[in-house]
Amino acid sequence: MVTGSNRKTKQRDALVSVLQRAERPLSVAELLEAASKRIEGLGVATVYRAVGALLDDGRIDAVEIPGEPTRYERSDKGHHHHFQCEKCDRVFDIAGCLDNLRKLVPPKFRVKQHSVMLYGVCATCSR
Amino acid sequence: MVTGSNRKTKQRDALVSVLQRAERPLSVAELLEAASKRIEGLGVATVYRAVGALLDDGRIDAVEIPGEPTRYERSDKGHHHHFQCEKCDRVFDIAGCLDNLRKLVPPKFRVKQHSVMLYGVCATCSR
DNA sequence: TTCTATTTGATAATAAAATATCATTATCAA
DNA sequence: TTGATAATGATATTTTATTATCAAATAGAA
Repeated sequence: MVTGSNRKTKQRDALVSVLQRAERPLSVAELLEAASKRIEGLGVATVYRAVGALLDDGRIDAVEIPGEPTRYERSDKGHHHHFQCEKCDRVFDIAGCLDNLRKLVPPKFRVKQHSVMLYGVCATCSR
Repeated sequence: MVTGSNRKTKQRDALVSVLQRAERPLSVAELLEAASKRIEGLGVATVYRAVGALLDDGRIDAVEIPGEPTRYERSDKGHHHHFQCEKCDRVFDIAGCLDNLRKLVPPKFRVKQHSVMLYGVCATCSR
């Protein structure tokens, strides 16, 4: 597979920058909104393309939640999980993990990965 | 909201029975296949309708996994989580739970519910 | 048994995220 | 600066689960 030449563009720069600075996983809509503040007229297709390329490169990971648009986050954050606020719909990182998950599984079952999602109300929406 | 009279039909009986006996959450496709063995010519629409009614009545719960069709299971099984096999795609119940999940969350965040998904290879597909 | 409203099954329609298309614009090597 | 071609933006299309539609079949009260 021959990867395209990957030219440097202001829209890609902006999107990478937004993802780098983000303190939580962002959806395409959030990404579009944030990057649009710097790039006027930025289109959704461009966001999807940039996200696709970054996923391929392994620079970002997808955070998938049932019934929700996929969020994306830097892949260098290390193992962690997520919390979604039922008020503002934002997804937050949760540091740490319970490693004893494997103990829950019946014998002969091989666990390769897992995901933990917490739902509730975030600090901002609690006040 | 006035609930329709709810007549007794063989297709509903069959679907309820399949869900009662099921040892794991079933998708609409799995439900259709299983119940079709008893009801010839059973249609998907009927399965969706029965599932919708049972959800409304609180007799079954939805098990949602990103990128997967929803599965359904009896609601009387008590708190537990799920495991999906990457080979056969089937979803299994996992008894028990790690209650210390709340500890992971930053202060001011209120956790109302959570879900744990394990992914790997099931006992059958491991051999 | 009859009659009518409910249920069924086939299929069309919807919804929502993601992908494809294509004319226009912009990058960057020469 | 030029020119080939990759990237962009607007929009059409696809995908896949679910819901709506409607004629035909069925349940069940009278």
